[in-house]
Amino acid sequence: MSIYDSLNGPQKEAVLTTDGPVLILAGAGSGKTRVLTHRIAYLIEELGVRPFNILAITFTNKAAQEMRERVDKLIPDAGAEDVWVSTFHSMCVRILRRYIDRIGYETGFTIYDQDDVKSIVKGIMKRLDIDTKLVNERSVMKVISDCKNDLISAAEFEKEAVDMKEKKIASVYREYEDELFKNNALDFDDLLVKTVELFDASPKVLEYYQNRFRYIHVDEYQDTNSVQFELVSRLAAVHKNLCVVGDDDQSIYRFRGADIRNILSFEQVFKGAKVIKLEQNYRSTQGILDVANAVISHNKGRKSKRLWSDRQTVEPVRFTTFPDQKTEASGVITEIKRHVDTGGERLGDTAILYRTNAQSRSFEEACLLKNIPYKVVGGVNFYHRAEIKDILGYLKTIANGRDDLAVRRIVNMPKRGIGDASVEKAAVFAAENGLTLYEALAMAEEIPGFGRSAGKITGFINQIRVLKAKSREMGIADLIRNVIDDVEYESELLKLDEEQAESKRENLEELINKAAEYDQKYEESEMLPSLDSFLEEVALVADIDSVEDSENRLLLMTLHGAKGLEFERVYLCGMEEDVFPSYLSTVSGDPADIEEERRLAYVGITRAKTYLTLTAAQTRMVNGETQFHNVSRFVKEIPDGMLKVEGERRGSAGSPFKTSRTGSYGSSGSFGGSRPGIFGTNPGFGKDVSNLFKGPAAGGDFVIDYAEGDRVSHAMMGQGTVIAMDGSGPDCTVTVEFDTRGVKKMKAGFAKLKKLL
DNA sequence: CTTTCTATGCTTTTT
DNA sequence: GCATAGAAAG
Repeated sequence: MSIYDSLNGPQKEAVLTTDGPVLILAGAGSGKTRVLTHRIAYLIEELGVRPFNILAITFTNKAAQEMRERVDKLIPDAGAEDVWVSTFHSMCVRILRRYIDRIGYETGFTIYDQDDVKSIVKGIMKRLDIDTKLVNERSVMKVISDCKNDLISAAEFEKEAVDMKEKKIASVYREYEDELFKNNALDFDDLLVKTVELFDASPKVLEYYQNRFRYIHVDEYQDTNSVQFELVSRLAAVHKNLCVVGDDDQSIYRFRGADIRNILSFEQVFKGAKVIKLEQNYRSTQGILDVANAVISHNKGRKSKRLWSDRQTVEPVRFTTFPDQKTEASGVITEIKRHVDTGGERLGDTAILYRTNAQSRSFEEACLLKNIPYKVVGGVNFYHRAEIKDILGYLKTIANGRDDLAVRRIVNMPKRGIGDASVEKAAVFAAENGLTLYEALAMAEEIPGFGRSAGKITGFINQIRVLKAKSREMGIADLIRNVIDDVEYESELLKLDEEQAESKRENLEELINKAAEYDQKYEESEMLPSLDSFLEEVALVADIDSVEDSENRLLLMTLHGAKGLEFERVYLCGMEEDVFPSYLSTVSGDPADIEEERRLAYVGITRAKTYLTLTAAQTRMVNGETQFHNVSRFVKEIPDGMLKVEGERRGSAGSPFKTSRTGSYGSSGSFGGSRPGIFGTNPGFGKDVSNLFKGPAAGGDFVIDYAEGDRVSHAMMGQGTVIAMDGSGPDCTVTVEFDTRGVKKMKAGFAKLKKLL
């Protein structure tokens, strides 16, 4: 009896096919993690491959850790801890820390997070005098990030820039690259880009890793982007033992540059690739899978597959409507409480999933009201919270004063009377003399022109020096306590209202706990833990990484956060048009956006093992105004017999939710139709609907000012040329050949095309 | 230099 | 509805 006997046919084949490129199309819940762990075990145990010759790339640190543990359990004492299991990002950091000097950076580079990037971009736009009302920094950041994910350099982008706006963005991009290089800093995308650059610049380094990683595994392959593809192709070029696992139906990171073509064209790119499909689902009941299949079948261009399960349906999938988001939340929480109190269910086996983080709030409030312990995953990442970043800023400055952004952040936090003017003066001096900001501040006494600030700056520098000395004789947890005490951080908290201050104190306490855990790892070796490596670890953690299975709390998270997880009982909430699918995806006019939303729905549905409930609210507060929503098209795509509809009956006289079908979403025939309990598809009821109604008739002042052959621009798709127009008015079907996204057809009323002169 | 007031714009989704 | 940014006042 071997450990491989428990695998089904295709799973076994996937484990045993070790040489050459392999694509494992693994449907949701089909045991892909099992396959990967068994495959790695097989390589080590049966084929005698040395563990450090194996690479496995996962999507999150949590998944990496779990995989390592599971392999170790399968084959104890086989050295499984030497297998490289990590995310793309941490793998790249590891490589770059060793070799980035080959491309001109120092190996002690700092990693900038989104906030850092934002303040850099902001500074540059101010310097270049670019009006942020014309181009906001968020969209500039997006363009830069998109470029990097497609390996488009600043110079290349500049060459391609056509209009004023793009030229301006190009100049920001160029400045941005210069500044990061000058600061010896990399942003998140750079971690991947620079690794590719390194490989191209230094064949020796590439060769080393090619030889080292004889067997390469990539999980969640459907969500890889171009850089990641380039990275993987280079690494696998010699041994060609590349095993990728993914599911095109679960690709949900297109907005981040993920290219579904990576998985769809794998067989063409890697010649002779073996394709193995895993279609038996071991997670969900057949009833849940039927619903998942029904929804996802509305997407085009997918690899054909149909998940099945031999788990019998315990309870049909339910759909419940509520008057508003508050009753939705309390209704769901009450029901969960009942299942725990009288049904003997574990709270930790239930999850509430929603489209946007903002939706967590009403559920949190309901939990507090009913005394349900919960954990919100995501939202503002723990390490991105202001108070945490403040303390980390101190730690970075203590570790080395090289990170100017960190110094800027803390120099007047808490308030020390060192204002922007003084900091700018020091920054100019630093730039002129090739110093870091910290070094310049340390010389404040010798630089004329600081006036009264000089003494305050010296006070700050001395505080850092004292802490620096302390850092050499205590662990990180103690150091953090000292930072908080010495700089009197508490004085900042006292300015806030008690509730906020308390939550910040709790966060700081949690940071100390995390540091203490880290300290403990070093205790056995009787070494002081390195501040640098602590900061490094902290820079790359995702929120999901910190979820402990043992905690037994109700989990609240976005659909994106739920990827790769499973729960006995799942509530998929906010199933409303313009919430899910999101407003932006419905107005963009790009059908691919809706398809991505639908895949997200598929991911959500397939998280449930036994019980699944979909809920919707008829009205919801969005941006401070009450909006009326129709039931999500994804609910309507589920055939009548598969769904148990609950909640208030609509359609009674006087109700604004009369069942009335207007087919406002185009090809009306495909939408489920009216059935009791589902409010109609007519968007034109109640107040505040004017801004919800995106249909062609909105406003009545619709004008098309472009014609065939004209250059136009689209909010999401960029620029293109109109190649055909069919019909007139808002219903006119416009065919546009976009410069970067190919030919698309869209309704003029939806597309909001702008004519370019 | 800091605090307070007012305007604005904003929400997808995240390693 | 809230958080943030910038202006105005202290």
